[in-house]
Amino acid sequence: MHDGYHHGDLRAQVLSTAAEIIADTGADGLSLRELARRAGVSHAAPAHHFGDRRGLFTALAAEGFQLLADALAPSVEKGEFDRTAVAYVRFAVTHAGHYAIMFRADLLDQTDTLLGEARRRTGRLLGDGLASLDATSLVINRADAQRAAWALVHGIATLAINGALPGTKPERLALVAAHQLFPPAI
Amino acid sequence: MHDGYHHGDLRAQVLSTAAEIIADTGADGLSLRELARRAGVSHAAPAHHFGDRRGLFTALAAEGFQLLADALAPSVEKGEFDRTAVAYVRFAVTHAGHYAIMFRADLLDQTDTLLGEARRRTGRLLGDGLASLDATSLVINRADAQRAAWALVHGIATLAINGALPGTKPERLALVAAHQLFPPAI
DNA sequence: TGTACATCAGTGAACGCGCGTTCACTGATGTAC
DNA sequence: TGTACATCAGTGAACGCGCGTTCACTGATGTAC
Repeated sequence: MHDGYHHGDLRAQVLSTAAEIIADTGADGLSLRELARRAGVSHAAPAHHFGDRRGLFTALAAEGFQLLADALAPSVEKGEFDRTAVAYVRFAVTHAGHYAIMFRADLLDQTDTLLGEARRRTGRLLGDGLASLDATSLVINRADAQRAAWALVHGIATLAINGALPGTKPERLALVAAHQLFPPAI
Repeated sequence: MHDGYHHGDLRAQVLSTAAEIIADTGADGLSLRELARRAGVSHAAPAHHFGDRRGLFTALAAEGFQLLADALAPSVEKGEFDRTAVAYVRFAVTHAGHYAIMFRADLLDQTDTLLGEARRRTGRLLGDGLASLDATSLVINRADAQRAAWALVHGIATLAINGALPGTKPERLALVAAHQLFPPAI
């Protein structure tokens, strides 16, 4: 594959390097030239795979939604909300680069079909996970409960990524916070 | 004050314009030249007040922490956690520009005394607000409950700012979510 | 009341830099015949 | 088995742009005497 001229798997490497850079310096700190430099390739090479900056972000976000859906699926199928919360936070923390751009509408090509499909798959799983909640634990209506649940895991993830929760394992916090928000029926 | 040469209150105007731009385009989208352009002043003028980019962000963050503390104080004094949650989210949503940089350690001068003081004042208020929670409503330990509460309001605020909660008033969601997380004693 | 002078707040030209994108090109591979 | 040729994936030079910062300057104000 790798012959000194052709890279072999530049597309995959560019994606993973981009995720690293974004996790380190934020989406706005990513430059295509820096990316090419780290991949050991001329600065114009990535354009062959992604077109432009937006195309790169879109491909990365699509990959992110697929990975997130994969991470959520097992616990959602079992109807274990607390473990879904943990899986969500774990994904965000371990894929901070992906997570940072997945909800950045301004950076993504909204017409991309791969992105759309991956996003819908994730949305379906999150909906199913929340639908399995025991109604007796709800003090508020279901729609608000779903929004609150998402805000809680999103908040834990972003605070953890920003280093605002020192000395706390975000996954453990996700577990206990899920229990506080939706106490399991006794 | 304003004589055509001297601006009069450039410092205050630069701060409020910066908050606007950041709310629109994010902290990384802010350029000092754009800022000066909007203030109708030469691009080198702001440097007289803030030194450099970091100095500007630091001043803005200090102002943000003061405003946040002012917003939290009344309900904290009354020990009304749910209203503190509402006040927090209201501040973040209405001061999205400030909020976007207040926890961005990479952009701020950590040695600035004004910033330090304002931040400590806010921290004290948040601590007091959470300390007033009824222990009987807690399924988990107090430290985790505090982190969960912060994550919840932070999550609601950031999702709302990013337009991820269409058709939902973030302040109302903060109120009901606070009730779900910490059910008031009956 | 006048004047010298320090200080503050703004101007505008200049600098060097890294960026995204475009473009003609070249090297390697796969396929048709 | 060979050869022509299309296609894919990379190179490297060039472009124009906006940026942050520096610098010598100038206009307005406040203060000492």
